[in-house]
Amino acid sequence: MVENSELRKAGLKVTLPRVKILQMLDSAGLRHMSAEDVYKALMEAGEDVGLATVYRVLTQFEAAGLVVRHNFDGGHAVFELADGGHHDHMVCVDTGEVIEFIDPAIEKRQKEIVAEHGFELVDHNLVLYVRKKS
Amino acid sequence: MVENSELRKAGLKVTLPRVKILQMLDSAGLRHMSAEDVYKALMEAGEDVGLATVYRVLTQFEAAGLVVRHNFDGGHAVFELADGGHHDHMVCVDTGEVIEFIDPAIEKRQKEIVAEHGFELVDHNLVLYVRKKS
DNA sequence: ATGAATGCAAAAACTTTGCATGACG
DNA sequence: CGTCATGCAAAGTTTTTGCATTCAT
Repeated sequence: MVENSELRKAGLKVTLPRVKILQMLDSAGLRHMSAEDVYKALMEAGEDVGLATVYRVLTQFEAAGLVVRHNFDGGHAVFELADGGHHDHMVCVDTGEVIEFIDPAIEKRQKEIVAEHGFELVDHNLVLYVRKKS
Repeated sequence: MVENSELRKAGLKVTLPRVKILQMLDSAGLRHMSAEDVYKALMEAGEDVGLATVYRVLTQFEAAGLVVRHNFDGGHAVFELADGGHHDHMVCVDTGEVIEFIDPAIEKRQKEIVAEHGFELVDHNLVLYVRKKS
């Protein structure tokens, strides 16, 4: 269950749209939802929230670190709850299925590579596009 | 120098717009150009090519394997010449600078991870967001 | 009460498409 | 010459913004 205190902590007023959107992200079956997905889910649930608000709120949630925005291939962004831990993604090009994973070896190498170039790692984005072995 | 034979090989007629766009990608300072970038560069060079054509041609080039399309964070796609070898990217969040790199250890781990999940790797996308060490 | 949040509709940013004209082979 | 490519403008998508109204504190 998502807590309203998370909103307060983020300096966001606890409004109905924000609470509903947060719950939707938490309870909907899909781990990764586009703004449109969230909007449609809210409509079906009888909640009257504007699409513009969904975009605004998701952007605020991202800024607050409550959700993470992903730009997988294919035009539209998807969001997922920032359940604490970081992870990367594997996307099946045939089914669209998304699998989350984390690999310590890769994480470690990334930091090393960046350091070798005189930088520090701020963030990273790794998506593996895969297909079921035939 | 980019060869027209590459176009023929790809089954594309050798037309002025296609040649110019290919040259632009090859000779422009930027390694990664958006459709808009290519269009503006062509305008400045006095070439009269429509933006729609730039999009169409870049899409054809991608299908032909002549260029690679990247969906970095931030709305618009960028293209780069497929100079043979694959590589990943490091983007400086302060300056926008893009550094290309390839790490065998990471490449290897990716294949292993995917295999462990019963998939085969079709493609992947790794972007490290970095900052100059302060 | 008062400043922030919302909803709507309009606009913006990026990309694709329809169609008549023009160019390649 | 026939067909494919182009240019323009119009339409599509996804996301953002202006503004009057409503809501949280």
